[in-house]
Amino acid sequence: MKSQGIKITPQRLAIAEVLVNSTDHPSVQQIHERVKDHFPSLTLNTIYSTINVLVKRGLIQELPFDQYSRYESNLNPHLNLVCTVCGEIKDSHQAESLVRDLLVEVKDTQNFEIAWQRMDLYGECIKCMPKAN
Amino acid sequence: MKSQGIKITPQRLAIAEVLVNSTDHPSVQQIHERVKDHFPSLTLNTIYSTINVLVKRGLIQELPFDQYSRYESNLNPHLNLVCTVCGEIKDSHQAESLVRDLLVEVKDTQNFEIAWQRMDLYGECIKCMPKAN
DNA sequence: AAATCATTTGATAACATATATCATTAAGGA
DNA sequence: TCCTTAATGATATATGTTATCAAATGATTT
Repeated sequence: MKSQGIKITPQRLAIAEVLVNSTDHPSVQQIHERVKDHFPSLTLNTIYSTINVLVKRGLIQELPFDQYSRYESNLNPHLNLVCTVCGEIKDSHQAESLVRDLLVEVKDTQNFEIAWQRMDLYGECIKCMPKAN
Repeated sequence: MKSQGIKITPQRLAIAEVLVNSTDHPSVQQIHERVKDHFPSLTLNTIYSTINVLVKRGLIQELPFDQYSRYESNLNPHLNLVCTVCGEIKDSHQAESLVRDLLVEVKDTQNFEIAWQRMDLYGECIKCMPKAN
């Protein structure tokens, strides 16, 4: 999988596993928390370094936010649903065909070659909505 | 215009003018450069403070990027075309109807209340494309 | 399997964007 | 014009991220 030029180490495997198995777009801090049980010596430095390699090779996507970046391994065009109350981020695959239509239209009509995209919808998720009675 | 609760000062007016009249999504540093001719004493501190007020009132949008944030006053749903070569960011109004369709579909089918959105397309703008002969 | 080479790891330090504090100054309503 | 409240700007602080570099580890060759 990452045998395309990236040296494999146990640390890197652990970091990559967290990224692949997480759907909540973890931050560097969160990755660290999920890895340090198995690698108590693993520092943030190593996570930053590994993530930079993965981002540069296009294997994961970085999503810069207000305070810090979050990361995801889902590279298919999709929408990120970002709850501004609880901070949770979930992928939406609902409108995928419309997303594709959008990208095709831009490709055809704009003088712009799309390499990748980031589409965030900010608002309130169902869990944070005031309950109606 | 901003007489909805925000104290007006010459510095704030100058900053707001830059934001309204710029289409290139300026950073704090860029805003400073464009303002300090008329306000040599105006510091980055004031720009950060003013921008925070405007963002909190929903009058401008913050776009966090890798290194630093950029800002725009266009609050209508649209696509940002971000050139990864020259760094230029331009709004695309081409696919606006498709963007609206997308938002409507999510509103109807997802359990998510959209407040605002950010849609970035990353790639190469026409000026940075290798010329074909 | 051992040795070599290159790269990663992790500790420390450095950077940069952004924020906090606070005295002085200015805005805006009475 | 006075007065209250808030903004400005100087300084210091916080925090996410990157740079440096010796020691350790992974991959490759002999």
